[in-house]
Amino acid sequence: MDPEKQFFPRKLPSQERSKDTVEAILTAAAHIFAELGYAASTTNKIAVRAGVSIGSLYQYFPNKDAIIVSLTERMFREGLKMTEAIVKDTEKSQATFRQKLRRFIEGMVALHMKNPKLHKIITDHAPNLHVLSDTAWHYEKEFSKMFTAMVEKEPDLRVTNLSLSATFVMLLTDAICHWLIQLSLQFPEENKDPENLKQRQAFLTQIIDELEDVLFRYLVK
Amino acid sequence: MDPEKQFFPRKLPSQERSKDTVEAILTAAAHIFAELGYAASTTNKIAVRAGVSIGSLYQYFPNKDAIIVSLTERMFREGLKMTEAIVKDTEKSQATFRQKLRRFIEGMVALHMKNPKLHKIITDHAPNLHVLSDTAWHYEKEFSKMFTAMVEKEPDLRVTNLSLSATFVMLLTDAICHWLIQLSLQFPEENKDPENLKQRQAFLTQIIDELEDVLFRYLVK
DNA sequence: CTATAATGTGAGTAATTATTCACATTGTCA
DNA sequence: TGACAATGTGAATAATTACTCACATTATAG
Repeated sequence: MDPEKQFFPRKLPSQERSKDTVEAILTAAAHIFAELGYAASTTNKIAVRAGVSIGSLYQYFPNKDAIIVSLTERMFREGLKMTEAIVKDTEKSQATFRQKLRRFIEGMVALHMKNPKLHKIITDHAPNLHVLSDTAWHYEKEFSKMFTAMVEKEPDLRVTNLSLSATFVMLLTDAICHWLIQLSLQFPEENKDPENLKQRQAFLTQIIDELEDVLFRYLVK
Repeated sequence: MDPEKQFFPRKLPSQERSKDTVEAILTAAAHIFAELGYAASTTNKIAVRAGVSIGSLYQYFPNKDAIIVSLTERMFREGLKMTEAIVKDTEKSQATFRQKLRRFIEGMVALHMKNPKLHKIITDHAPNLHVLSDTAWHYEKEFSKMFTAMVEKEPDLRVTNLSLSATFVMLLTDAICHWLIQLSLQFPEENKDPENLKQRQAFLTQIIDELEDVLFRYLVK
């Protein structure tokens, strides 16, 4: 088989019911991956969870990798949409640069926290999936564009290589988000004790404050 | 089997030849993991590469995870040693804070670049290996101590929560290092063209400069 | 209505891999 | 030196998992 093809869907669904099938497979895969991790997830388990026969799964996906590639592309698209929304939103408002930055960070954290387990599995595996490098490259470029648009008119800007700065901001924000995910998985919300929840929120705010400091002082004079 | 035990060596080697065996297994595993990735590496391949029978391997390691756990602990120890050396070294010298910081970053980058592929595999898998959380926690604490020692007497210090700052510095530095690793694997040195090497070095310097900026402005007034 | 294309099924097969265990070799120590 | 412990061996087995294919069902177009 063409080694490049092995990571992509075998055929695209045309009828409604087959679209449902593919959707069910992806949804089930997201759950199974999040529950069991990538290694322990099997195509058979995914098919069972999706309420679909294993044969159907192989009609659309040649293997497990192709499934996580689809999920990853989907995640990239969602991330881009959300970033776009945040940047558009801050553009319209009369927010200060610091406030814009704050909203941006909060949006990123929220995006990462949406489905921490799956997000973690995907970001762990994406770099190993060579076929995704184009997608990732495209995503980074788009992100860089939006970030530049948000930042370039700022009068007190200190950094000059905005493309590099965009990369740094993304990398640093990602790192903190992944650390937060790691913590949230290590210490899951075991109860709904309001005191506990308050503490968690306070901690999260502290971390976001700190990151805001890092980025703000990095970017402006 | 006690589920906690399954990640640790079954027995420790006492005679010289068995120490050699364990050493050969770990060395071979490091190579195999780096060449094939974790998923594609098998205990049999590791045993063959080590020039040791598969039975011997299972005398000391109950499974593949136990091997990567050993390698990870080893990497943690090396990292700690190197950090210690750097901090000790900067303490003696009359370097400015910025110079100390610079040496620290350069040391970290060098540490990560030592065996990029293996390093990447280990840092990808370590978070999934729950048994390592104690080791990681211990490492973080030690790192934090050393960082605090290096930083606390600085008169212009801006940050006050030094423990949190230490975590941030480690996370941010790690993030940039992992990105550099990713790049170095994506664009391997295909030739020894001195022009090419010069460009790579210049790029690396640019990144280190940028990270130095980020951390310096974060830490001091 | 009917021919045919699209989709769905899941038992069965092939391939891979982890792991054991009965036995061989080597070291240690009294 | 001999007895016992430590270590080494690898064919054989067990378990897992990916993936196929012959056939059934459902949709669609003419």
